[in-house]
Amino acid sequence: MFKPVGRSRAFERVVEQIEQAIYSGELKPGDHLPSERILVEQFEVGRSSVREALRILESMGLLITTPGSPLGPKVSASNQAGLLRMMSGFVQTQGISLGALVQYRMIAGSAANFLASQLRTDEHLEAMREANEAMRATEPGDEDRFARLDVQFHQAIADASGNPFLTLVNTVISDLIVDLMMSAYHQAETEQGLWSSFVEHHDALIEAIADRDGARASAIARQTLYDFYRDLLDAEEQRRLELLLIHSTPDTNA
Amino acid sequence: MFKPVGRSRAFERVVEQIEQAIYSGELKPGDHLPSERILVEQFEVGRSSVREALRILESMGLLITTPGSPLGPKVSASNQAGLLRMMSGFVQTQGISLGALVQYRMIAGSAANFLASQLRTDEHLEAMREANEAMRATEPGDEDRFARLDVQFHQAIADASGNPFLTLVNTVISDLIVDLMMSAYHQAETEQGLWSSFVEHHDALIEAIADRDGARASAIARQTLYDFYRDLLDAEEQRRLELLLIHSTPDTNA
DNA sequence: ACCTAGTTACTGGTCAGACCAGCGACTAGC
DNA sequence: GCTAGTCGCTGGTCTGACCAGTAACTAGGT
Repeated sequence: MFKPVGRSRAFERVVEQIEQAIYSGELKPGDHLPSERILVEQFEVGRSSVREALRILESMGLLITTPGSPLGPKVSASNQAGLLRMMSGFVQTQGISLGALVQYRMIAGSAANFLASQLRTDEHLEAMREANEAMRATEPGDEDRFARLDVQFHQAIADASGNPFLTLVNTVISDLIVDLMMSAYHQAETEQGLWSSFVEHHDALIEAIADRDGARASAIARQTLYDFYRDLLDAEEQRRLELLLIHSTPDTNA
Repeated sequence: MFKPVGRSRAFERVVEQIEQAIYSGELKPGDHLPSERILVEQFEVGRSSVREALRILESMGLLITTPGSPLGPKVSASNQAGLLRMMSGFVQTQGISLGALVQYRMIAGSAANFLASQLRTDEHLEAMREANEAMRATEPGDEDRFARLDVQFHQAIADASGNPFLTLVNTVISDLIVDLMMSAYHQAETEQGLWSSFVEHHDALIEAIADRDGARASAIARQTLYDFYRDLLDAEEQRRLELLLIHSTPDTNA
């Protein structure tokens, strides 16, 4: 009949109000909150409560605090970093394997490619081509630039897919994978042959998307990921990825 | 050459150490941290720093603090709640639509069903049947029980899929969707006809999984979700979902 | 008039100390 | 042996203080 009312702590009520102000759009990214001491007056709580609230919001990626600045805490544009951090924690505590993550990325990536192939405009296509050409022209050794352009390329596809949530998850997952195998990835990245293979895969993908060939576009995502990671996985995990290679490619079944 | 060293704050170093202890398994779920005052001595920082650190870890779902208890903060078993909260924030700030979420769920759900159909054991199958039969036997009005069993059913499928990450994301997404349309969902849940339609869909799904018919299992997920949500979406969003209905169902193409 | 250098009033980060309410174990009284 | 009160802890909160920065303002020199 009655629900338990559960003691609420002062800082929780502060978090709630600020959170609400951000989610409702009352506070937009780039805006600044008043300084801690002023918030103390407005909320009528002690400074420690305000600070604990700000720490929580900061750890969620909603705020950025810069010591010394007279502007106060800034509302962040994106809380992706916080999300990544929590996901990363989850992956570690739950002992989620690289294989599971790669498998997941095959699923989400192929869906993104499929949707992109169906919903793309010429502008999207142009953005993909542009990023890929820039990658091709990147001089050896400039890993930073290459990686940045790669992100840009995948961002273009994500945009074309029309599903921002898919974009988000794909970004987070690929970061997670990098986290999980930092060293191996770094070694690979410096290899020259890999760069051109990246660019070539992108070429094929762009072509499939240009042709609005959804089956081919999604198959490329799965196959590329499989080829790239298979050597890092044991036989059982490989088998699980292979299940997805056959799956959902109508025309290869013909 | 040199990387910027970036000022670190006391509470951040505290968070880092405790986080590490948890991720490394040194602290297992259910364990208790020393009390705040003792942590103050061990870390050699002020109590506010320790408290801010604990607040962050708590908001990440890694700790649970219970006032008054002489045991100290408890290490939590699962931080799913924190994850859900952050995702929920993301969905709201980015203005992600219901259509995008449903589309995503169609993707992830169909993949889960497909994998489950390929990797299931008889035990998995039995767990699904058991949950579904219990749902069928639930007396009208007991929404709580029905909802709980539904979760259990989907959990069984998730287990069979063999991908814990897929499980996690599916859970979070379905919670997100519920969040986003609390009222509409609640109305629907009370309707009697819907209950039996749930059970029937599950019947069909179990059958497909039992037959190891991946295409049918994944198609059921997409079709069910589409049927359930289509009326809540506008024409453009519906069209985007329909793209997925055709996609990746080899045998319906025959 | 302009530019530079120092001052100043803020910011967040940290600490110490105090008080409260609540939980749990121990203890004195029935 | 059981109950009821006490006591020592817990986390939650507030206050007041100090520090190291930042940035704007101001006084000096040109």
